[in-house]
Amino acid sequence: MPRPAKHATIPVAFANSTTPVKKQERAIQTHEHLIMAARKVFARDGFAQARIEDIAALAGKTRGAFYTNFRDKEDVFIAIIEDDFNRYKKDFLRNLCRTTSVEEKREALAQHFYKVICDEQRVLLMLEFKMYAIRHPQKKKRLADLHHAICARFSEGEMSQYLGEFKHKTGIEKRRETARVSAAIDGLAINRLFDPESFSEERVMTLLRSIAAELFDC
Amino acid sequence: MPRPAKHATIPVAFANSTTPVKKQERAIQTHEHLIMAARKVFARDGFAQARIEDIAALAGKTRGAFYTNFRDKEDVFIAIIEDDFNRYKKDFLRNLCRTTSVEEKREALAQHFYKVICDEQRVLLMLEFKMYAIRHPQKKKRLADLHHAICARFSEGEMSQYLGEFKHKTGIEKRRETARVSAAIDGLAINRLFDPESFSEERVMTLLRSIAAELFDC
Amino acid sequence: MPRPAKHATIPVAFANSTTPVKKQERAIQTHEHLIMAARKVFARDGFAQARIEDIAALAGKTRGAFYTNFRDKEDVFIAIIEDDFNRYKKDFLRNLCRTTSVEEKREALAQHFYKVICDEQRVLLMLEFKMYAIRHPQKKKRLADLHHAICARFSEGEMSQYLGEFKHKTGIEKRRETARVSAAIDGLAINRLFDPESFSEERVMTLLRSIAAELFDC
Amino acid sequence: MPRPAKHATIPVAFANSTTPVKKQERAIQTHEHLIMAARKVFARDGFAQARIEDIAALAGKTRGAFYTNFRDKEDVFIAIIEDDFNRYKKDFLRNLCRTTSVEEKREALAQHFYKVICDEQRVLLMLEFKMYAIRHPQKKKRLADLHHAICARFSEGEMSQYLGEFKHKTGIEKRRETARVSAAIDGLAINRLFDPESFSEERVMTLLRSIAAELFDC
DNA sequence: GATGAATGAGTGTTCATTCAT
DNA sequence: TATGAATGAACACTCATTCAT
Repeated sequence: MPRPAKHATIPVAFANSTTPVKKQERAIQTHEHLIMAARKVFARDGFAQARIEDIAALAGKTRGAFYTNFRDKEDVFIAIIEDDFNRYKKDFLRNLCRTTSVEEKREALAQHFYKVICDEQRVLLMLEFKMYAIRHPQKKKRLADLHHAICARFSEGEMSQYLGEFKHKTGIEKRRETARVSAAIDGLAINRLFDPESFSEERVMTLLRSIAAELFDC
Repeated sequence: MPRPAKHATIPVAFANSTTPVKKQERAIQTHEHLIMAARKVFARDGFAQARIEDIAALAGKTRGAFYTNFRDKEDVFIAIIEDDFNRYKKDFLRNLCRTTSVEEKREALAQHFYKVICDEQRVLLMLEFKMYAIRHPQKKKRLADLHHAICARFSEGEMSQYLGEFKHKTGIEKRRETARVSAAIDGLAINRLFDPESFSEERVMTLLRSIAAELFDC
Repeated sequence: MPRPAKHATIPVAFANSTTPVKKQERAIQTHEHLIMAARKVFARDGFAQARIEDIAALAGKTRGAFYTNFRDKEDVFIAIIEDDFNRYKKDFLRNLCRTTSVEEKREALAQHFYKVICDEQRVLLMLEFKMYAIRHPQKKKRLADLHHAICARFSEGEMSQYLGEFKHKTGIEKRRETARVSAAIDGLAINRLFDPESFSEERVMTLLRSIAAELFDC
Repeated sequence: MPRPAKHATIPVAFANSTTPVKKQERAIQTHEHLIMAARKVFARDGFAQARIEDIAALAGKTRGAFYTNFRDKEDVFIAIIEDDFNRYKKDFLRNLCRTTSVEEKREALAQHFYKVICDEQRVLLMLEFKMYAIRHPQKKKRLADLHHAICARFSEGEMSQYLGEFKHKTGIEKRRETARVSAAIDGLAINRLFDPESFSEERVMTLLRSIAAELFDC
């Protein structure tokens, strides 16, 4: 016995809103706290094992607050990945925008990758997301869009601008390289968690530099 | 997955059995069918989402048969990964044992990796396992042992024998290289499923050859 | 995150069944107890307010037993109405089959209706069902079939045989009369519960006799 | 429906109101819109399934407005039935007050009943109410009063005045006849919704005329 | 008076696991 | 060894109701 369905909405202040600001602010905070809590819980337990109650409790709220902010479990999950991806883009741009020479860019990129790899939550969430996407093909437009955005991040959009000679490649080449980098990063990230002893910081940086290098060379 | 627990047993024929051979055979078959079914279901749904009933049904049995053969969900899961790892070793040895030159070895290794990457079930199961191991550190000896065996597969044991010059490296170097190869393979495998268009057979083989090459060069 | 769906099955003994009889018997008993409990609870609380837990508890079982026997709440509900309708038919046939004269038939019919009206559970369940059917048009074949069977009970099927001169009417006339009788019975039944003081046994019987009479006169 | 509880209040203008008339008007409008919406939703979904949110939304308001106007779900529900009953009385009086002969009265009454039966919302609400009253005996004075008023509508109060010879009957006879008419009307109303094909306008009018006739004959 | 974020109890349903047969 | 009825804990999600603004 189901029911229609509302849409999860991020509370936004409107100029002509009759509701005072205080309330809005608290609502936004709640939303953020829930997202943060969800990140932690999803990373820790995996999507399927994560409990809404744990998420709510970690945010200092009740289950009801969760459902005021999100349609369902999948809704937050995707919201988190979208969030992460946006953060990824910002980080990337911040790290790369001031570089000029190829050497600088390569080093900045390697550093960027290193930070990505060392963010255990981000790593686990991204893998969880990829497994999820693989197992739920074209489930929904939102999922598909995010899927595409991740695959195309270096071929389309702003990030491409900062990759130096890379930008002269054809679209198909860029996408291929993006995928290769993804593969290298994901593999490193998960195996570093699986077998930490085999991945010293130095070794990881070496590998990342060579991965970054290939983005400019060919 | 709480509750006391018996021990998972592989059906064995008893002397006083009325129809010894038949019974044993059927029991072994049931066991195998269940393992095969479990592989499929775990790969398809993930560990947490997999239902015992689906596994049993896919094997043409009922839940009861499952619990006759395995202690619990985790038990089959690890059994499957152990199985897969054994199969991996066999495949590896079969593929490498007849090679002599470094070139041959490199090519054989690349081919071996290619087969590994293309076995979608194996890929998903191995990732599932690594995520599981990361999330359940030292949960049990059996898990830890398997964890170690996988990390050390090229440094200890038979496989090391067939890797040519690689075998002259120090233990720590071998383990590092093993981890690097794992990372490369895992990353390729999952991203190939996530974004198939970006990984043509040719491209994957190229990448695998260079991965294999590094095992011998340095 | 839903799931396929099993079908509620009434346990049936098969000749070649390997399962001993004892178990089957208990299963059938459980099923019956659940149905009986569900009747009581649905009649008492209404479909929407009825709790699966109450039904299970009243049958001396747990919720799990309920879901072993029925797909969901609606499943039992319809099963009960089907049951009731079958019982109605049996009662009707038992009450009418030995009558010969029109007077006998009329009296037997009035007595039959009286019993129907006085079965408070049956009354509340039938009203609940009609409201449900009205609110969920063509929801499912099973519901529609039952709906039709109830509307056509005197026009098609065995019952028509025992209604004397009534059987010479055209199909459309029979259906109309069936509907008129339903209306009279339902109205009497619910208002007798709503305002018991206004419906003495005598008065109800008088009304029922005149309702029954009209089935033969025109 | 637990919790302490305030009293449902019909919005009234206060002397010190800044924009007295407007505010009062809007408040009254809101109240009416909510009642109308509630009628629709209760009729559509039934009392138990009706959602406050749906009611509020249908009235173009939010849940808060609902609770400003009504104590709880049951409060609106009874308010609606009271409303309906008052409307019923008005309709009845309007339809009957100008009649003089018994024939006129009979025809007017049949017409009145016909309108009642054809108001699907009214029909479903009244049945819902009767089921509710049956299931919650003496729950509260308000419910009991309404219950009684409905049962006694032709025996006590204004309506009795217009029923010609009927008014000479004893109180107990009047109440009995009222109940009989209720039964006939309710039964017709619900079964017409359940099996519309069997109740043409003509047929329904014929039945209603004979029901009305009996109110005067005996 | 109205908003809507938040509460928290409630409940349908699922599913790993047990156990009598 | 295998069955499948039954258990019972777990959980996602709903919704009446409250309350600060």
